[in-house]
Amino acid sequence: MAAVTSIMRAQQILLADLDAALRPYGLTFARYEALVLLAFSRSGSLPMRVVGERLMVHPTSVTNTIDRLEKQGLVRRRPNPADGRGRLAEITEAGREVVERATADLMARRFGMSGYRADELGQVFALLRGLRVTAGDFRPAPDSAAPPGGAAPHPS
Amino acid sequence: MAAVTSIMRAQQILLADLDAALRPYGLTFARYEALVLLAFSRSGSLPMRVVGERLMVHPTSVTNTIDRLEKQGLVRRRPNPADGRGRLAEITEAGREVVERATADLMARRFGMSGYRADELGQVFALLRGLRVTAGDFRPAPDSAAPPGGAAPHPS
DNA sequence: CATATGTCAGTCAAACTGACATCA
DNA sequence: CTGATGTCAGTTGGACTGACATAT
Repeated sequence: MAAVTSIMRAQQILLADLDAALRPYGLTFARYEALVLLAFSRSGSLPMRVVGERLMVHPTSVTNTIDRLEKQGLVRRRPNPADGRGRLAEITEAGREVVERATADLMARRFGMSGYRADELGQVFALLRGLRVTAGDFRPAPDSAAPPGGAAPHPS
Repeated sequence: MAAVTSIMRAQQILLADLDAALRPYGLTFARYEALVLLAFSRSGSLPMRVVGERLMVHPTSVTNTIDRLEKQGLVRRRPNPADGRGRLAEITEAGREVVERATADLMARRFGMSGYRADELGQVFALLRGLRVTAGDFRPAPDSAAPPGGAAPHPS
């Protein structure tokens, strides 16, 4: 139970710290994560569904998050040319500027973990990895470029 | 950043698991924690202020949590005989029964950490302790039995 | 046809701010 | 008097359910 309390409390401490740091940019950590995801994608845009998968959040939460970012002018929605049902969330130039400045700020304060050495950060990740694996976190996304029975290299 | 993501995600996974386990008892993890705190107190009751301190939550959140527990009949409020401003939150017999059953259930599923050995749980606690210390988590509560300038042993 | 995608309406539990009555 | 305690009203951001239009 102490370990569980530690995780709960650590998250609470970190989230408060990060949200406070992001407030000047008009962002919460949840919105910041979405923005980073889009900024690092090849085209600067991803289908809503993919955003939800990567961030491990409910489809309606994606709609809500992208709604807010869109009202702030940091993201825009476009139809998905590859799927008439879907839409793409695309980061705007303003979005790129904000996420760049916010990231510099967060990195300067080491994402709230300034008391930790690199090896300790590695230990945190390694220790919690088991929990995340059980929850399905590191499963590769179903690859639309590798259809069933397709030519995936060395499928084991 | 990976360590931060791990903590955020681990908390999300654990909370979903614990809340699901507690749903049959009509409890959330936040309310369960408050109930456990009262159940383990000497008199089965604590001032609202103390509940907030121990659970590290805002006074209005304590009011809200105790409100819900009171409506469920698991807690009742009494005036604090030692302080006319304050009120005590006291666990009821129904509250003790529920918390006992819920705890047995949670222990059976090892509070969502069933994939972990005892030493790993200790490592999680030890690793996250630094973050919590910085946030002030392990400061002893101001002791009303040791007034300022009093006979505290070896005050530094 | 069944299934997938995204949105909408609405609910829910929690965290918060500001104001306030009450009492130490 | 100041300061502590707890509540209230209201806001916010996020997670959710169920229903739905639309398209694969």
